[in-house]
Formats: sequence, C-alpha cells, structure tokens
Amino acid sequence: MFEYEVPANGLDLGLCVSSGQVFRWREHDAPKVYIGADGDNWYRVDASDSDLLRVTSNAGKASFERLFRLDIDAGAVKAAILGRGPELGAYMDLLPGLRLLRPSDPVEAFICFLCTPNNNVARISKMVAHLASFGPMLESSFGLQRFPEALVVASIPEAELRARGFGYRSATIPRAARALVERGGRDWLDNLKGAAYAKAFEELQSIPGIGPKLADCIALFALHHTLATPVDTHLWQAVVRVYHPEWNGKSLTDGRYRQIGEFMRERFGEYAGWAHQYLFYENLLNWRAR
DNA sequence: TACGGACCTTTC
DNA sequence: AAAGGTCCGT
Repeated sequence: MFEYEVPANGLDLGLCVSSGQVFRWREHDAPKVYIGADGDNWYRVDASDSDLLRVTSNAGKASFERLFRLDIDAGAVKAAILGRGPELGAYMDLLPGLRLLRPSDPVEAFICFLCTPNNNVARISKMVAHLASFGPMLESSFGLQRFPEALVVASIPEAELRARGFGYRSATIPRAARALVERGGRDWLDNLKGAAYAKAFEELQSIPGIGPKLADCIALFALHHTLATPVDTHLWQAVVRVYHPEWNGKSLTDGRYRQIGEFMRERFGEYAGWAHQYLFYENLLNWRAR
C-alpha cells in the first residue's frame, strides 16, 4: 500500500470523476474525500486541500498521475485550445480543473460505456456498480471490486440483469461483451490502441450495439485516441448553439455526426477530445436551465 | 441520405 | 419528456 501527496496543479478531482468519463468513483466518508477503482488499482483521495491531493492506494504515484494526466500541463493545453478556438474560453472558465482522463483498463471502459446509450449518469453508475460486483475484490475495507473481464460479463444471464433493472441492455451488454471476446478481447483493444483513430472508430462499430457515439467514447477513454469527439445529445446541443445555429430543430444524422468530428479534429487537432469535454460537460450541467 | 419509432427504466 | 444511442424500417 502506498501513501503519497501530489500537487493538484489545478486539477478538480471531484469534478473530473463526476463528469461522465468514469463511473466508479464516489465521495466516501467526508466531503471532498473520494474512493474509486480503475483497472487493477484502487484509490482513496483526500482532496479537501485544493492545492495538494493526499492519496492512499495499492498503486504508486505514476499510476495516479497517468489516470489524471498529471504529466501534462493543463494550462498549456487550455492555452492551445483557446488559441485555436477562442469561443471555448467561457466554457473553460466555467470548468476550471476539468481534465481529460486516461483510464487504465480498456475492457473496463469498453463495458462501462455499453451502459450509457439513451441513459442518465445516475442510472449508468448504478449499472456499472452492479457489473463490478461480478469482479474480484480489490480493497475489502472500501468494498471496491476489480471490474470483471469481458468473458465474465458475457456469461451473465439476461434474466439476472433484467431483474436488476437493466432493461433492454440486459441483452445488449453481454452480447457486445461476447463479441469483444470473439475478436480477441483485451488483445484486440490493445491492438486498436496502436492503430490509427479512424481504424479504431470503424472497427469498434463492427460490434453489435456500438454505433458512432460509443465507438468514439471507447476510442477516447479506453484507447486514448484524443482525436475522438463523441457526439451525444449534449455535444450536439452545444455544437448547434456555438457553431451551427442553422441546425436548430434538425436531427443528428450520420452525415452531421461525421462533419462535427472532422471540424473538431481540424480545429483542435490532438486536443479535440479534450476540447469536446468542456462543451459536453457544460451542457450536461446546464441543459435543464436553458 | 435523412427521418421516425421502438426499446427499459428512472428521474425531472 | 428525456436521458452521454442503436437499429431497423421507410
């Protein structure tokens, strides 16, 4: 077990772990104290001091820094985004401390995002927690379990998930997990990690239940393809508002989906996925009020 | 290529 | 009514 202190460098951990990039973190004993699981690793983070994170974990500092991309200077990233897209300045100001995360286990991220279509974050987190209950214990005093392998998820009976309120995803989640196993499971995902973004985007959609939006989520968060810009209902609303008011009232078609991705990649380059996070999360937080 | 509807359940 | 969609019909 490790205990270490990490300079926050502006990172708002609570904001990051509730921004829909990961689903396995929660506030634990006290305000601003979080526990979470990420692949083989568990963390307890006391973020009550905004400048210094106090971490307890089974993993060393390097793993923690990778997860939150603390090796990257967020100020420089924000400056680059601002230089290419001044229109995002207001969004970045509203969400200081938001970072693009880098989850360590592609299988875990793949399956977690299978829970997200046509769903809401509260319910997604509950479903993810139930799936995690099929995995081995990671840390017993917090009750954190390692996320199960794809083969385990593929073997969960549909009725079991139906009884747990998974709805039609009771069939789609194990089916997609099975399709992942058939393609080679973790090795297949690792291979796509090394492939070009466009290749990963296409290949992922060969799995039943994975369309363009999930393919981009998985490319971004499981495979760390930072060119990926998942276009969900929130990013769509933000794009219509900021860039394409003439699309007001129209629907998100495949053509417009591709157009938005190409635009974001051209404008923000390798920071496209990071930039997308500001537009997405601001809209998620504020859409009801609009 | 674009648009509608179905699909589970929960929450606003 | 809508949720971090996808699929299948027109």
